[in-house]
Amino acid sequence: MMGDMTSNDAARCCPELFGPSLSEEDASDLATALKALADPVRLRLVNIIAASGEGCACDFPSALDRSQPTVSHHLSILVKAGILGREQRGKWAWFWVENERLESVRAALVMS
Amino acid sequence: MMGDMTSNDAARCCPELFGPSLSEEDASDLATALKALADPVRLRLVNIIAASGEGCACDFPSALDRSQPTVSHHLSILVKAGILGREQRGKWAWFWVENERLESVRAALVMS
DNA sequence: ACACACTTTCGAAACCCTTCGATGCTCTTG
DNA sequence: CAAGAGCATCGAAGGGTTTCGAAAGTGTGT
Repeated sequence: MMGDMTSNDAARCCPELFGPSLSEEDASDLATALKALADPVRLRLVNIIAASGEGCACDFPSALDRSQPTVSHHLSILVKAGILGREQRGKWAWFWVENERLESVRAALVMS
Repeated sequence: MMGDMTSNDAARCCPELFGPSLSEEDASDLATALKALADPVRLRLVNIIAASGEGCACDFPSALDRSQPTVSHHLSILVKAGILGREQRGKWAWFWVENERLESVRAALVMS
């Protein structure tokens, strides 16, 4: 089976290998948050909501040109990821940006 | 079919709607960059490379516990997204983090 | 030039994601 | 309390992603 290429040969190309600071688990957590943001519709949702401070779900389908179930799906992903907060005000559902969470994602992106 | 919910009723829940500042196109661009980062394997790749300044492809399969073709695939996604730079040094391929690009992604995340 | 080592590309399987219509739930209003 | 508006969930279609083994470049050294 071709003798694995990553073995500890005497002739390694690199002197040694850095101490990894991002565990597989931490990487998964950060990836989840980034994945929630890595969609055009969800980015515009966050942007629209951030621009007004708050946003009512009733306005998003027309603003994003997506069906109501689709918007609801994206909103739930952002809420589950902790990026948006949600509150039911009578008949309507209101959303806001959880700035702390967004800030922590930005901070995690500084690795150098 | 339930009469569309997003129509311009007299009884809107929101006074008016904010001027959107993130176009559909800009959102797509940013989403592409975020999507490149939104994967645990790719995040760890970037982290490992950032920690040493540079990294040789030969060391990643064992460090990430992924097959060599899989690592190559992820590397190419990061390079195409502009997040990693690549140079062939003789037999080996070396990679580094394009800090400017990473910084621009971070900056784009500030919307509030 | 030939053999070898490193890396990418190809082909395929399993899985996840976006999107919508239809349906169900919850809260307000008459 | 009944009717209706706002929103979430379900089920399904279509497309994309992650992953690997196998095979095809690409560069080094003998």
